[in-house]
Amino acid sequence: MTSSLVKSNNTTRNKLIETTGKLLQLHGYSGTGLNEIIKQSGAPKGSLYYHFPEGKEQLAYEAIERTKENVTNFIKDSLARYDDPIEAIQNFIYDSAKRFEADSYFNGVPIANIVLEISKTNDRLRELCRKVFESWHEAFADKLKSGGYSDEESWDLAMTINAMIQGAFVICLTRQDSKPLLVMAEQIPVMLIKGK
Amino acid sequence: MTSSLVKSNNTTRNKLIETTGKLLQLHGYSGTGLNEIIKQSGAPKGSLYYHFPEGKEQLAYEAIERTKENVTNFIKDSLARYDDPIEAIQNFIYDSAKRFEADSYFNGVPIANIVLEISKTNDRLRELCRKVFESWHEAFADKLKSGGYSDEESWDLAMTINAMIQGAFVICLTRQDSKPLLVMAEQIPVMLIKGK
DNA sequence: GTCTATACTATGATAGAC
DNA sequence: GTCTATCATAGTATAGAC
Repeated sequence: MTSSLVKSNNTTRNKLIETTGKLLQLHGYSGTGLNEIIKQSGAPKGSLYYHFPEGKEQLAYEAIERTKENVTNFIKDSLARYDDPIEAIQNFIYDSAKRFEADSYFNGVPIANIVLEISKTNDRLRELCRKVFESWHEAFADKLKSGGYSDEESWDLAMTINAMIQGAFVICLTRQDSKPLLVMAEQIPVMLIKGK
Repeated sequence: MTSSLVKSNNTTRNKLIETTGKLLQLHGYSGTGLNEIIKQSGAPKGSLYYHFPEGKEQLAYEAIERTKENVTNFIKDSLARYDDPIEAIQNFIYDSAKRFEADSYFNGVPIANIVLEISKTNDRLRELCRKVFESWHEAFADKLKSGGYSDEESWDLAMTINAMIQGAFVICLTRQDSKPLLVMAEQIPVMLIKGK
């Protein structure tokens, strides 16, 4: 819908979207105030409703779209580093664990934190979050297919992996360590062995 | 800390805790207002700060404690219905999927919705949520141990199952169907086969 | 594109009567 | 134990000047 990839880098609009994404990930939808977005983005105070006439919901919508692109690309790039799906996915989880420990960007779970809160009250955002999960799911499924798994196997296994990782992130955040992700990584070979 | 099991059934205090638990599950911490809690609980308007002098945080704290008891008991009861851990856990997930489809009580993911939002801003509540996950984890681990899995295997597998189920719930809520849980259930035997 | 000022509503919380 | 009235603050959103 928006041409965010064309020419909007480093603009006020762009900073607002990025800041909103980070704050949503940290504090959820209700917990993220427009005042705080303006403060932390350093954006001019008067420009928010100029760039986002529909207000908070539009801002959140575009922030979620941005997160979708970023995370999907991160997954695809990481998976591309190994031919074997088992190695690739295992390595992706180790990468994620490393990021969780080191990078404050990964403090907070991206989409889950939003969708859990708004799933019953905002269908437009919920539907967008559904597409985000679908996009991640597809990235895992494609990798599995390329490794020789059938379409159906790939769909089921990718769904499982997606759920495992997200659940692990929730528990990591709660415990404040990356152990759950490391445990998941070790389960991957058990799950992905062919010819049960 | 509180003697909620002794004599507080059907009192105003009790209704406030129950309503708060449901609303937290639906709308998160920031999204749940004290006014709405009072309205939906039908509790007398003036009694909130009498029963909960520390306000919203205390109310949330006790609601989380209540959820911990309820869900842990639900898990244990369900797992007790089959001797074999594989059957028991698989059946538990099918039960959860059925509840998800039918019972509005399971609309919303209990603890995850809170902890994702407050993990960086409220250590007291975060720590309590950690104990809740630990309690669920323990229920699964005990079942696995009773089926002959080693302590270490049981710990890892229970962690994985706990994460899978929670991730699946997040995706179920987003998609508004129980398919992800059904997929998880079918993965359980693959994961739990001994002698990899 | 950005500014200030402001409207309106909701929030969590407290005080004092009953 | 519960009531009403009220507080200060923060929330989203709008209008009009520049």
